[in-house]
Amino acid sequence: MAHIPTEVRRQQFIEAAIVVIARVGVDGATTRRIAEEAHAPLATLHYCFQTKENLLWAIFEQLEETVRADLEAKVLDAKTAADISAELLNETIRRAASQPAANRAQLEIWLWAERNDQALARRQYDVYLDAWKGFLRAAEPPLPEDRVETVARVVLGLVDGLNMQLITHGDEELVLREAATATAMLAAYLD
Amino acid sequence: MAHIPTEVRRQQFIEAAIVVIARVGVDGATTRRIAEEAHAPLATLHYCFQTKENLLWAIFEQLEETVRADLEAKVLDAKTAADISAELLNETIRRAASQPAANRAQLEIWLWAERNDQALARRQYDVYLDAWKGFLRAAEPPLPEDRVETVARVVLGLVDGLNMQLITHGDEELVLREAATATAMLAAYLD
Amino acid sequence: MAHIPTEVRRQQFIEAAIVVIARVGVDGATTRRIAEEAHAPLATLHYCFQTKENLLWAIFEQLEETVRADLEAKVLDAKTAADISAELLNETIRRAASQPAANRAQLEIWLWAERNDQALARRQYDVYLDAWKGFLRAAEPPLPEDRVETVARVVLGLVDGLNMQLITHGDEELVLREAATATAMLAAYLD
Amino acid sequence: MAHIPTEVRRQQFIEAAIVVIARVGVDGATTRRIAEEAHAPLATLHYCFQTKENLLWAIFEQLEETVRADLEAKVLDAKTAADISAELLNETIRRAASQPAANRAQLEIWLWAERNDQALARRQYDVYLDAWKGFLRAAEPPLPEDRVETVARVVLGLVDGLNMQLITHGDEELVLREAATATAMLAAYLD
DNA sequence: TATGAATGAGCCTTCATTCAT
DNA sequence: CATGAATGAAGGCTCATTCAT
Repeated sequence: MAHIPTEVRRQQFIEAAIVVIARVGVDGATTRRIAEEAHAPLATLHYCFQTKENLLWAIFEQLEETVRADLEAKVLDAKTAADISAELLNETIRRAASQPAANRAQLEIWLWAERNDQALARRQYDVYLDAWKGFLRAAEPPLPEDRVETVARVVLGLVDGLNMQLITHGDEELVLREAATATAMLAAYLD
Repeated sequence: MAHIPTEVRRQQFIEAAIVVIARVGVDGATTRRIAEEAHAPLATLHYCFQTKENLLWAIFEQLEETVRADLEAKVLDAKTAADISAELLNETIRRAASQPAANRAQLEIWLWAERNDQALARRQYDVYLDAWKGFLRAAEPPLPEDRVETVARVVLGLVDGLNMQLITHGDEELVLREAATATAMLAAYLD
Repeated sequence: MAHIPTEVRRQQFIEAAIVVIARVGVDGATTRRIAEEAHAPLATLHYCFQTKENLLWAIFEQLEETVRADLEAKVLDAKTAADISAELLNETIRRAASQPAANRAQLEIWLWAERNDQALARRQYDVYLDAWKGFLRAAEPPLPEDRVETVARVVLGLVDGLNMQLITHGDEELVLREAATATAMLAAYLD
Repeated sequence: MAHIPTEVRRQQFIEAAIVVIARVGVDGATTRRIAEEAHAPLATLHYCFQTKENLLWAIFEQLEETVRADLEAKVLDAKTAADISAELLNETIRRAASQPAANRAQLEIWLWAERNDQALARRQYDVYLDAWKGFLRAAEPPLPEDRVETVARVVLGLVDGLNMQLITHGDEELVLREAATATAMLAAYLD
């Protein structure tokens, strides 16, 4: 067998697992199926992660990390809070649509995490929320702090809801149109 | 022992299954656990539903039916589209918060259905969407038809997203506050 | 419900069971399937026979009884032992070919009986053997008694073996041709 | 525990299964019982064969293979067709009598196979028939080809029929005596 | 280190049978 | 008498995990 660094192996399993989970859910994603998707022996999966739960948390963290990195790398040209919200909304939907497996897997795993370690699941939610709030605080003219929190939450809720519609219909255009409507609402409200 | 009409028995199993699914998910809800929760022998569950899948679809339909019945029974005093939207948003959140098990189970089952019969899952989504559109069409002054669709979708998305926050935090007050913010957005937009 | 005499009901179940057993074997013939084939409620089957075992023995006896009745009703024109054997051989094959379900069910049930009550299974075998010997004893010129037994056994073995070929191939013509060959052997031997 | 090559393990299960099937039939031979007879955990059986059906076909093939190997290894001293038939008949009966479990299991499995894949069951029958015909063709003086087929079939039928008597009575001597009678018939016929 | 082999626990389902009406 | 309802026992199979090499 070609020697493959463990870290690379882990990554392969994570990616395979995301694909499988998107297809058959967290519980349907048996270690066998994941190993098969990764073209690796079953025992190797346990050699790398010990337990399925470990693998799931690794996926959970990786998905979170990826989104966070994306968010942090983002430089917004937009200035008003409405523009910022609009840009975040649109980009998030586009991102989700371009990576359907990861998108769906994230929902499945979030639900699983919510059942197995509620605190961690909330923490993940807060990571996004905090990033969102950070962007809104950079708005010009500035948004009063007491509105930053609530606007961020509503926008995040909107993202999740539209994402579910994306999962259901897979129709990116339709959802982007709704995002535009939502954006208009935000603009009307924030002005 | 006690002879009970099959229909009653079925209902008992459905209710037990909702509780179990809310706790451990669709796959974690084994027929054994469901039967135990229903204080009934395992074989009786299969006597009533034959397969676990049948039971799940029965739950799926029942949850849909319940929501639909509630919607149809609703008489709105509100007149403007913004008022209507606000009322629907608030009541839906309140409803979800007052029946956390059913609320969560519905999300789990929806995800399961989405994997097992996409068409049916979409149909369910459309049932809600249609009801929503029906309410909006009764608005005074009337909402242009081309906006009914998109507003309904955005509001529905908002409901789903806020519902996820409700599931995550279980904090009804918080979510209702966000619903109020969302309502204000709608009002600003629709005026 | 139309009142049906128990004896008639029993007969319906027996006939249904023969059909089902021929199709799926003794163990595959569940009481449910048999009841369904008989267009009767499952509980009625147990009302008539108490247990599945009882039903099987009833079938066993009925099949034996039918064959015995046929044998007893038979009047042979043939005179020599060879002619008698030939006639018995041919008629038995024809009979088996004309009632494939009963024929096959009899083999299945014989095997089952052989496992569950060897003595009874042997007794059945002896019933046929005795009938066969009776016919051979009527031969003219008479067959020495010490050859009656062995000829009867060989012919009976021949019947069983050819019957298995009939079950395998379902080709009556082919098997009848072999029966003719076997008949020629007997004739050559007995002369 | 002890690491054993899978092929060896498979063989152990096959042998255990033959014993169990001979005792309780194909359907009575549950995977649990077979595993117990093989002194192995149930899961190991499924690790080796995946399904019970696979195991049954493996047994089917193995029994066929064993018989075929025996037949192919056979060197007949006999010269006339009658002698050849006699030798085959006797040896087959002796073989069956010396391995009662395998003999009975083969009948049970043949019946099962006949229900589950008729074509395969027939093929097995033909394997024996062809071997038989091969031997008869080596007879000296040669048997006309048109009689090879029919004689082979009749002898094979005789074998099956006598085998059933062996299963019923377990009396090897008795059956061998009948084989002798049958042999005499063949001799009388073929001369 | 990697991985084929092995397994205890548990899942869904079905069966013959009995109960209650 | 007749039957829908109910069930303990068991069956085939799969799973995450561990063992042995």
